Formats: sequence, structure tokens, C-alpha cells
Amino acid sequence: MARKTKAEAEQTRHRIIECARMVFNRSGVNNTSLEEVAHAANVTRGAVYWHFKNKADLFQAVRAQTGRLLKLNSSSTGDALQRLQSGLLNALHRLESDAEARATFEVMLWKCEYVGEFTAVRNDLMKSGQDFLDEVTALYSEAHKNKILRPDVVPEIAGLETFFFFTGLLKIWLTTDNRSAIHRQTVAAIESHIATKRAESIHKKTH
Amino acid sequence: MARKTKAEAEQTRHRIIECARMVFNRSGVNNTSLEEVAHAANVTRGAVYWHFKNKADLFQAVRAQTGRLLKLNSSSTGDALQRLQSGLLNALHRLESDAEARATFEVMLWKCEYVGEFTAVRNDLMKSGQDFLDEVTALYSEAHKNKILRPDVVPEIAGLETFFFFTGLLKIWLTTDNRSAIHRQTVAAIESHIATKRAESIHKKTH
DNA sequence: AGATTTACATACATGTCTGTATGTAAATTC
DNA sequence: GAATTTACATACAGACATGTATGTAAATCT
Repeated sequence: MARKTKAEAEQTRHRIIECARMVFNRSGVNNTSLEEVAHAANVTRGAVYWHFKNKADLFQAVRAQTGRLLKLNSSSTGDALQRLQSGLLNALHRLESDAEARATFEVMLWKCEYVGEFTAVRNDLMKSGQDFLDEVTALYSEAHKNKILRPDVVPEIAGLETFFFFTGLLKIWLTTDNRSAIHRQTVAAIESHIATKRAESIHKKTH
Repeated sequence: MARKTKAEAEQTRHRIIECARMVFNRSGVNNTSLEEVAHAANVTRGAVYWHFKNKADLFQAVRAQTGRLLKLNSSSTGDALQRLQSGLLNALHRLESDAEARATFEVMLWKCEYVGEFTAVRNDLMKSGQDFLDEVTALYSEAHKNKILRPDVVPEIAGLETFFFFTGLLKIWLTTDNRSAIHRQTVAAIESHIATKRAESIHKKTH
């Protein structure tokens, strides 16, 4: 076959990543051969090995393409707790609407053995987890400063709690068969998670 | 080699399970060959295949030997929320003190691809997750009935929240390098998680 | 326009894993 | 105590995965 244009090569690379995500999600990362990925992408292993060093490298690319789920510092308004809540709800909404992101997280949380070459991937994952924790903690600190956080709630601890909570939520939500069936309860759990941390001051709008 | 006594055979079976847990934890379930397990247990693959149908079956045995982590209906006393809290703390404590249980959960949460034969294992896992959810929800219902739950907290939602929270806690805690360093904060997160759900009645002892 | 890369496809060498079939000597059964 | 299981070890067959080396025709560079 002829050499491809630079743009075509980039297309090929993207196709490999997308197909890798699909196949990983179907068969698991370790259980998937690069031959399967190549076949799904209509190329040979040669192409895969040209674009990526090995499977772990490919998996990192899959991860990188999806990126972070939570974006707290974006458009949303309101006090710190409201911003945190809508950040969490937005993340959930992205998972619901973005099938690719969902697949990526499904692979990361249920279809990958973090061992050997993949411990590096896990460290990466934990690093973005630490970022999540930092951002959430910062929001709780702001809430504390503004007296809208319950006085007996420590920002650092609350941040950790939310980190645990959302990690588990993702893990469980992703493996639930009928996700739309638990949508309402999941949203309610998020709202309740935040609401119970809010100081009981004068009359406040919950909604 | 000679045929083993029934008791010896049972010993062999146990040895295989324990070694499987170790090797799975080191190399991941999918990435581990039954030859490795057999070697670690000082037997051949013949023995492994005699005792277990295949790797998934062996993994189920590893899981079954460790059993559930949470035992809420046991000895602890106090009101529903106190019992829930000590149940969660006990589960954490078991993970800290019981290296085998820890290894099993590490494998289940970080070193296994739930795909193919292993989807059955995941279903099993989710079933015990559902049991957890039911028990926790029952405790919140009791707390609600006894007016010690915040009136704006719905037992079912709180149960779900706690389920998410503890699932994430396990996952994160198990992959943290220096676990003793985050012990205090983890305990505090559990306590805070429960405390924020308690109704603010008259004077109560937090400790 | 010629030289040089590039973007793969093909081929090769090697190792590994699985499941099953068969062998066997001693426990266990009757 | 003879017949039958049992608890494995050994052997076999087939598939499959990985990484690299090599080939090649067309882009891209100069």
C-alpha cells in the first residue's frame, strides 16, 4: 500500500484509538490482542506499532483523548457548594450523553488490570484523582470561609468524602444495566451529598 | 506421585487458593497463567484443573474464601447510625489487619478485567453490593423512624450515597501507597459521612 | 526532480497459554 | 483384599500474542 498523507495518518491514528476503546470495552485491555484492535480499525499490527509503542501506550492515548470528566472552574455560577454540585451533575450528564467517554471510563474502572506496564496508567489516574480532590477541597474551603458550610464539617475531610463518593458513584453507575432507571436516584444522591454539608442558616433556596 | 488423603487434598485446594490470590495480586487475574499459580502452590496445572474448572472458577473461590467485608448485624450496639458507622469502621479495620482480605479486594477492584467468563464474577460482586445497599438502607430507615435522621434525608437516597461512598473509599484506599498515613482522615471521612446525616436534636454525644 | 522520510504491510522468530487426554499409585469402598 | 475412585502429574495439540525486522510506494523535503 501507498504511503498516506499526514492528515490521513492522523485519521488512522484516531481510528485506532477509537477502535481500541471499543475492543477494550468488549474484551478487556489485557485480554485484547493488538491484532484485534488493528482488525477493527482496518489496518495491520504494523500500523498500530507505528503509532504506539505498545498496548499500554495505546491505552494511555485512549485515556488522554477522553480527558478529565470534572470541570469545576467552568461556566457555572452560584456559591461554592452550588458550583460543586453542578460540577458533579455535569460530569454525570457527560457520561450519560457521551458514549465514548462512558466507554473509556468503563474500561478504566472495570476492564483493566493495573499491573506491570499499567501501573503507570494507574498512577496517572490517581494523579487526576488528586486534582479532583484538590479542587473539591478548595471549593469546600471557600464554602467554609463564606460560612455556608456546616461548622462541624472540615473542608479537607469533606473533600475526601466527596472524592470517595464520586469515585464509587462512577464505578457503580457504569456497571449498572439499566442506567436511566437509576438516574433520578443518582442525581438525588448527589444533591443530598451536598445538601447535608450546607450550614443551616436562614431561609435558603435549595433549587 | 501417590494419591493424597482427602484431608491432604483439601489442604492442596486451600494452598492453591491462597497462592492464586498472591499471584493474581502481583500479576493481575487475566495476566496470570494457571501455570504460575500451580508453581507457586508447588503443584502442576493438573492439580489446579482437578480442583477448579478454570481461572474464573478459581477466582470465585478466592473471593468466596474472603467473603463479605461488612457485617452490620453483628455485636455492635447503639442507635442505627452508630451501628452503621461502627460497621463501616470495622470493615476498614479488617482491611487494615487482614492482609489476605486486603489482597482479595485489591484484586477485585484493581487487578481484574470483568469481561467474558468474568462477567459472572462481577454479577456476584454486584449482588453483594446490593446486599450492602439493602442493609444500609434498612439502617437509615430505622434511623428515620426513630427521628435521629435529618428530616430532609431520604433513607433510600442516603443508602445509595453511603454505598457509593464506601465503594469509592475501598477503591481509593486500596491503591494508596502509604495507607497508615491516611488512616485518620479516612476514619474522619466515615465519621463525617454519618454525622452529617444525623438530625440536629438536643444535645447529643458525638463520641 | 532527486533524495529522503514516512506510513504503513508483511514476514519472521519465539514464547506462552489453554484444555484435554492419559497415566498411575495409593486411598477408599464394599 | 479386590474393585473402584481419587488426586494428582505428565504429555499432547492447537492456538495465539508479542516485538522486531524488512519491504515499499508514495509524501514530503530541498
